[in-house]
Amino acid sequence: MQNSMPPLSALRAFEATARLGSVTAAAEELSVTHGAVSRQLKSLDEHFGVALFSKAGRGIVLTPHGEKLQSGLSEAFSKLRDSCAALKRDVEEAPFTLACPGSLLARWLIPRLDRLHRELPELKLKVVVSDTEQPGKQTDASATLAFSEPPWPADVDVIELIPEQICAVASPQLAAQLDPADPQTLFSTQLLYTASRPQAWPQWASAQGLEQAQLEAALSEGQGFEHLYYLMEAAVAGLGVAIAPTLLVEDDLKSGRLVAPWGSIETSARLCLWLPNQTNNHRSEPLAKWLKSELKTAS
Amino acid sequence: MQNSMPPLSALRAFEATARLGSVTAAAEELSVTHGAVSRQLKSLDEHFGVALFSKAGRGIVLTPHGEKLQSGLSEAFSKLRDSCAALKRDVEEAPFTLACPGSLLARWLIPRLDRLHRELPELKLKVVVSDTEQPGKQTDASATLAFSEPPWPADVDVIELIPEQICAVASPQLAAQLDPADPQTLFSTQLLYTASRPQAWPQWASAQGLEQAQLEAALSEGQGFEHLYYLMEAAVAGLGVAIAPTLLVEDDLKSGRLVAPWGSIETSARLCLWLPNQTNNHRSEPLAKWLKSELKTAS
DNA sequence: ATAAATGCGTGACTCCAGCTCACATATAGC
DNA sequence: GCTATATGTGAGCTGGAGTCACGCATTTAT
Repeated sequence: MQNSMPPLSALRAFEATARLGSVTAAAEELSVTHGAVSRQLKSLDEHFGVALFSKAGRGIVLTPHGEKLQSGLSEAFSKLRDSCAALKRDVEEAPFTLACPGSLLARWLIPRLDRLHRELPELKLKVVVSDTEQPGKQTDASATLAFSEPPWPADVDVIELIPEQICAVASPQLAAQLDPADPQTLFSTQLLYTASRPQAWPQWASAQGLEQAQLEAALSEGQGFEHLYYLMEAAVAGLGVAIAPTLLVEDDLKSGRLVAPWGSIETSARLCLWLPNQTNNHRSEPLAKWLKSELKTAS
Repeated sequence: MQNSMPPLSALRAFEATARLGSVTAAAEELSVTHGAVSRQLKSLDEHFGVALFSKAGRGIVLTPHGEKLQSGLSEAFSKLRDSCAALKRDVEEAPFTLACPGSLLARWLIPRLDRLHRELPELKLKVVVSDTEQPGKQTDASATLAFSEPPWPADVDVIELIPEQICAVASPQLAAQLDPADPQTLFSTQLLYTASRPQAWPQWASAQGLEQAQLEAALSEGQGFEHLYYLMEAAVAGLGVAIAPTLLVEDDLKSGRLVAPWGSIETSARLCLWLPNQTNNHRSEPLAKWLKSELKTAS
């Protein structure tokens, strides 16, 4: 039974040729040369031990045997195509769920969400707040957007978007008391930070050439917040100098609610798109591309 | 539409795996290793951008998407298999028509036809008298059995079975007047021959070292017959010495109706099986094999 | 008639999809 | 614990399937 099945590619070539009535046309449909199709047809003839086409003028026509085969195959192949198309449609019409930390969601993604929807409508994007520290483990999300540091686990796809930059920000009033040329003046204020990024201040300080001991002393008198939202409000209120990803405070810097006296520094972390399963790449690729271009124009 | 079709072999691997519920079992059915199937499944996952199987214990189960695809594919593939099987059955159940010259048919094939039918029943052999001089041109025959000389046209398959042998035969009474050691004594009798093989006597005479001029003189006084049947009857009746393929007079030699005083000589012709179309080889191959073995045991 | 265009078949060559092999990993049963 | 079963995967090899170029047959245009 099984050994009686000819190569499937030959059957496909036959079906296309029979349907179109031309080797050349079938070759075009299958994106190969007519020679390739011709060989496939010959191999089918040999497999079945009977001619399926005969020459007619400069073209070909089906023999009775060929017609019989065609009538069955065309049905089978159209069912095959339908099944694949149906699955593909199902997959593509399902919403693409992007998980994202609340701070990134609120301060960067949501302002761009409308344009994203308009420019990639076929994604049917839904966004959710990521509920775990491990970006790859979010099983109900198609992808996760997050800042994270290499190395990444081998069993997930991680697309690097841009390096993370962080900056120290303060209200304009407070900044007026600080020296843009001397980061040291920072220590005259209270240090503000989020609990989720304890390494931010040390990284910044080390990049600015500040003493580690002095920083630690200042940090112990500093103030931590649960969420970036509160941190920003505290900074705006002039409670002290906050450390935050530059990407998330750009709007505040532009509007003048906050200033960053000493500029930004780059960290070893990256803004990444995590793809938990190795699959649905063609849906995530346009998203990754969009994110990259969006991040490029913004900077 | 077309570019959305995944590789057919991957679909077949998926269908088998889904049907059997096991990669290993599918691999066995497809006569490949489980690794090969595993890769095909992975490529399908990537094509559709969705997992079609998920791990369950040490085996696998279909995901909802996988089940959906399977339900369509199993139908399509069974239709495909049915179509191919139906065609194959049609071809194999059609009678195999063997064309053959009347003399060969009557004096060699027919006596063996009963055994041939019994030993190759699936051939459903029919025999017809060939109606053309060109063995390959018999369009209504699946194959033609005939003596013929190389070279053969390039567009037909010709299977050589055995070299042709010819011999000069006479009735025992007439042969008593001839000298087995001296072919020359032949010329004391009338030469008998068939119109279809004018070159037989010259070939035989040349092999026996007889003079060409003497032969031609004798031939001009000889007697030609339309068919081998009449030639044989003339020889049996003692009208003269006939020249004929050894294969076709073996029974007469064995029974003593005729004798061949000077033995047989080999000619450049061959008993051949002509296959007009390059197809149905698997049906003609057993026949060719049978013919060869039959010819070997007979000699 | 002659020339050009169209369509199919095929020899020679190339290349990569798909296979095997071997090993890794994970689960089930003892 | 150990063993058997089942799937995943890196490395490497091979033959099937493709391309190219040409030949042949037929149709259409000049």
